[in-house]
Parts: sequence; structure tokens; C-alpha cells
Amino acid sequence: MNHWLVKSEPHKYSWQKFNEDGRTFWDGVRNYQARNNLRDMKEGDLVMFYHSNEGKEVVGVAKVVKESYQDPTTDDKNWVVVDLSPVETLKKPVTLETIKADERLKDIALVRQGRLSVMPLKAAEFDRILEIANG
DNA sequence: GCCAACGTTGGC
DNA sequence: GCCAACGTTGGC
Repeated sequence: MNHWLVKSEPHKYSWQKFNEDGRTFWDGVRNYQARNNLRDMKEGDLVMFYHSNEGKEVVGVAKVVKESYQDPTTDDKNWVVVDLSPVETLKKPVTLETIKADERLKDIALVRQGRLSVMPLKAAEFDRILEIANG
């Protein structure tokens, strides 16, 4: 199983809204690297949900419920979406500041490659974020 | 609101 | 195919 991290601006699509919806297709990715990551997602993979701009923190865990397919919001064949559902809300959100300060997390793509919106995480990194969130 | 980082575009 | 210009993202 693989682990991922996706970003969303809360005023566009928040963790709260995601939970109200119960399921969503992850659209709007217009970057090839991010697209390739979406394509590599498999059903059951776990995905950290990060709020960019406002909050700047990992707020919850989602899972892939449907693997990539043509983005329904465009006819351009370059772009795909996946379906995600919420799994759990983190007890304590893990802020970017915390991640940068953590020896085991300071080199993840979230820090190194700030603009990428869909990125892989190692299992150890994923677990480390959960560990921090659970105190 | 500014600006750094970086991906994309287009002229040559 | 290089690289300057431009646009976008996202932290501050």
C-alpha cells in the first residue's frame, strides 16, 4: 500500500466540507508531476489531507476509493481524478511548522517542493505524522 | 499583498 | 533544444 499527501485550500475545499460530502473526486490537478502521482494511487491507499494557505496543517486522513479516471471537469485527456473518502480526523492537526522542525519529516516533498499539490509519502513518514497527531 | 520557487510556453 | 519571460502556488 502507498501513502500520499494532498493539498487543498480550505476556502476552496475544506476537510469539513469533505466530511460532509463523505466522498469526492479530487479534481483541479494541472501539474504533470501531481498528475502522475494521482495515476499511481491504488484503491485503499491512505492520503494525508493538508490545508494550504489557511491553517497550513495536516488535518485528516483519507483513503482512495476509486483509482484514476478522466477528469470529468475537462475534455483534456491529460488530466485525471481519483475518488477519496475521509477516514479519520487528526486529534491534533500537524502544522507545517511542526513538520519542518521534525528531524524525520523535514525533507518530505511538502517542505522541499512547496508548490506540488499531490505527493508521495513513505510509510514511515506517514506513521510519524500520525504519531505526532496522536500526541 | 509580496515575492521566491518552479513549471510551462514560445521565440530563436 | 536552449533559455528568457511569464503564470501560478503558497509561505510569510
